This record gives sequence, C-alpha cells and structure tokens, in this order.
Amino acid sequence: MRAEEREEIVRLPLLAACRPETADFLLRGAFVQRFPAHTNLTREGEKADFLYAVLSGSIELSAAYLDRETTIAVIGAPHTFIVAAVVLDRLYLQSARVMEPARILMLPSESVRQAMRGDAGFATAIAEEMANSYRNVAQELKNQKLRTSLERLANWLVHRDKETGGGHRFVLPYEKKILAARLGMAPEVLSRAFATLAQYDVHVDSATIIVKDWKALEKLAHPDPLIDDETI
Amino acid sequence: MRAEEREEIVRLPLLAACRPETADFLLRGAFVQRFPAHTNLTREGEKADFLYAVLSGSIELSAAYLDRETTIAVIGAPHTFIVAAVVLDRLYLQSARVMEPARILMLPSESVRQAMRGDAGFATAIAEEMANSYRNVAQELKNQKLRTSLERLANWLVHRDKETGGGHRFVLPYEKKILAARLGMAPEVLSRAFATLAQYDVHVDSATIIVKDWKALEKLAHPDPLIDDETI
DNA sequence: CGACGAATTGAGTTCACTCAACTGGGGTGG
DNA sequence: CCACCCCAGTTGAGTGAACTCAATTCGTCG
Repeated sequence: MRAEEREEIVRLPLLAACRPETADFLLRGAFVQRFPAHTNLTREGEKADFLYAVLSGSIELSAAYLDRETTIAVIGAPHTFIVAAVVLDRLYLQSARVMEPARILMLPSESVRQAMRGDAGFATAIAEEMANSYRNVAQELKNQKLRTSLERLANWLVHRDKETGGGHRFVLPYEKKILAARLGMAPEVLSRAFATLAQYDVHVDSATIIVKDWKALEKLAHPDPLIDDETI
Repeated sequence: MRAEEREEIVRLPLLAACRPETADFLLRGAFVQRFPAHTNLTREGEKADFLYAVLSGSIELSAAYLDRETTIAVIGAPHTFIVAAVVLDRLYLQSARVMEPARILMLPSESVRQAMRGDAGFATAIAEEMANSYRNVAQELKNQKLRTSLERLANWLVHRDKETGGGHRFVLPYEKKILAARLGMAPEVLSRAFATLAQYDVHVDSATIIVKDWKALEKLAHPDPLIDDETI
C-alpha cells in the first residue's frame, strides 16, 4: 500500500478514531483494489470475508427473492457496506455490485472483529457506522411503508436537489431502471410518475431534471426530516 | 437497584461482555421501571436521552407521516431499542409504546457513549446489538419490497409457528390491527388475506391459528433464510 | 344494558404491476 | 460509413393488488 493511499485511508471515519497500532494492524491485512463497472463484489448468502469501504466510485446493494430483485441502497465514498455481516460473522444479506468504477478498501473480517475487541475507539467507530446504516434503512422502511410511489419520487428529487447544491437542475446519478428499483417501483411506474410531475413543472430531458416550480414540488413531496435527512 | 435485579441486568447481552467497572459505572445512572400497557416511552423526533432495554413485556416501535402511521417492529426481552439514536446522539426516528406491561432498563445516553469510549468490550457489544438491529430492518425492507401482502402474512405465520415450537397451532401475540401494520397492510387487507388462507387449510378462530396443511402453507410462503431467519 | 372498539364483509376506487408495442440512442460489425 | 441490433425508456391496455369508506357483528368493559 502506498503512503498517500494510506493517508487517505486513515482519514476514513472508520479509522480516524482508532489507535495508530490498530490502524497498522488492520492495514497489514488490507488491500485497495480498483474494480470496473458491473463487477460483483458480494452475493447475498455468502460468508462475510471482508469489510468493504468505498474510496471512490459507487456501489449498488441489491437483494433477490424468487424471480424478483430490488435495489436496497447505493453507496458512495467514504462509506462502508455490509459491515453488519462482518461484525456478527454471518452471511451477507445483500449483493454488492460496482456501479461507477470504484476503488475499494477491503479489510479481512476476522481482523476487524479482533481490532474491535482490542480498541474501544475503533469499536465505537464501527458502532457509529452501524448506527448510521441502521438509521438509513429504518428511514427507507418508513419511506416504503408510509408513502406512495409518486411521493417517494418527489421526495427523492427534493433530496437530490439539496444534495447537489439546490440549483433546481441536476442530472440523475444512475439509470432510471435502477432509480425505479431503489424507489420500490417498476420502471414503467417511474416513467409515469415523471410524466405526472410535469403538472408540477418538473421537466425531464433524458437524465436531466429541471425543477421550475420548487414550491409546488415541495408541497407535493412533504419532505420529513425523520425520513429524508441523513444526519438528524 | 436490588441485587437480584442487578444480576438479571448484567446478564443482558449488552452488559455481559463489558468490564465490571463499566457495568458499575453504567448502572449507577441507570434505573429499572415498570410501565403499564399503552405507555408512550419515546416519540419520534425527540432527543435520545436514554437507551432502553426490555427486561420483560413487549414494546411496539412505530412511525408516522402526515396522517399515516405504521408499526416498524415489536421488541421483547432481552432486546434493546432505539440504540442508534443514543450512539449518535441524535433524534429518535421511531416512537416506542408499551404493548404488554413491561419492565424496562433505562441507561442515560451520555453514560452509554462514555462507556463505549472507555471499554472495547462494551463498545463491541453495542456494535453487535446495532448490527443485529440493522439486519432485522434490512430483512424487513426486503420483505416489504419483494413480497405481496399475502406472502408476507404466510411467511409471518411460518416464522411464528417455528418460534412457538412448531406445533402448527398458536395464538397471535397481539391485535390483528397491529399485525396488519407490522406487515404493511390495511386491517381489511389482513382480514381478507386470512380468508384467502382458508384455501390452504389455515384455520383462524379469533386469535388462534391452526395450520392443518403445513406443506401447502410453506409452499405458498417460500420462506427465505435471508429474509426470515434472525440469526443466519 | 349501552358504549366502544376490534374485526369482518361489501362495494367502489386508486395504485401499481404485467405484457406488449414502439421509439431512440449507442455500439458493433460488415 | 452505414446498417443493424440491443437495450433503456416510454406509452398503451388490461389485470390485479391494495386502499378507503361504509355497514354489520361481536366481544369487552364500564
């Protein structure tokens, strides 16, 4: 591992709070790897061999049941994924696939568990990471159970707009197909939902979204910090 | 706090792995309280002042949006709830209400965070607790996104039957209204789903369920360990 | 006995999925 | 360079799933 890379890594929230020895120990067994788009990193049901952290690029987490499949989340830097399976030494509940070409840090799961037992700072960082993940899924569950598909889309747009600087004009970060799965609807339903949003002055030009009447969209969306804000 | 109570408490998964001093420290600020049914312990949006652990009884976690409301989970002993908000010192995302009269251990959230920083064993236990919670919600999200309401009910019955000893005959642990919310459907839909299950030889007599043709139910349910099993 | 709420049942509507046809852009190979 | 194909996306039509509103039954508790 190169020195600059190492510096980048120890700045990750996960490692920033642990003792230098712990970081050394963890990084001895670790490696960073680049993956092209569409690489499968994990498949649900497999044993958790590594903890993954995204250094750049993005990862799609998905799950399948019978002949159905859905997207659970999309992860970007500097976040980790499938930590829970590592902490508990269990099976992955989700499959992870590279969406945008990614640089990934991989830590052997046994080292992670060992480091937790020996370093309260690291264990705390893992707990905080898990807590964040928990809250994100819990919010997503509320989103699914309490909102219609049109509301979910409207709120996703509101949220995405804030995230990209509030310019009321932005580009979808991934295919509509995947967005539909993320929002829990069939692609056709997403398409129709976008069509409906034209009434609210939301203009869609392929992957570019322009929100002309922000108030109208927000009124439809009824954003709720307890569902939509990541750090509340 | 009485000695016998103390013994019961330090056997909780959360405290079993921490140093004696940490347990002492945590229990100094802690207290155990009995609550009657329907008591509201937390409301979503409030600051996280306590970590709660269920010693007996059961707790319903719910969330609201506009005029809608749903049940996120039902928690029994010896589990904790709303740990994530405590770990991160944020707002509760869920409301907690006593379902069956309960004895609850309450730990001041600042003590919890302090104890984590000083005791790797405790921090690890918290991380494991969080990891479990994460996996449960993630499974619930998959359940919601990948299954129809009839499938969710069928799988809930299969799971509940196993949990109660596999006698193919058991009593619903709470009102159908709440079960409906837990499963993500309107009460009327649950009622009709039960009616449909008569075709699969599932008999419902008020709160008592009798599964006469286990194979038929299981074939309908298609249980999946990655959605339905709590410790896989 | 009456009041209340849980649960069921009916009827109508809305929401969301499926299947199918069509469009348009990007890439490949002739 | 162009023809072709493939896939994402859209649109249409029909079906099925789930919600709402309303009426009724039943058990529980004052």
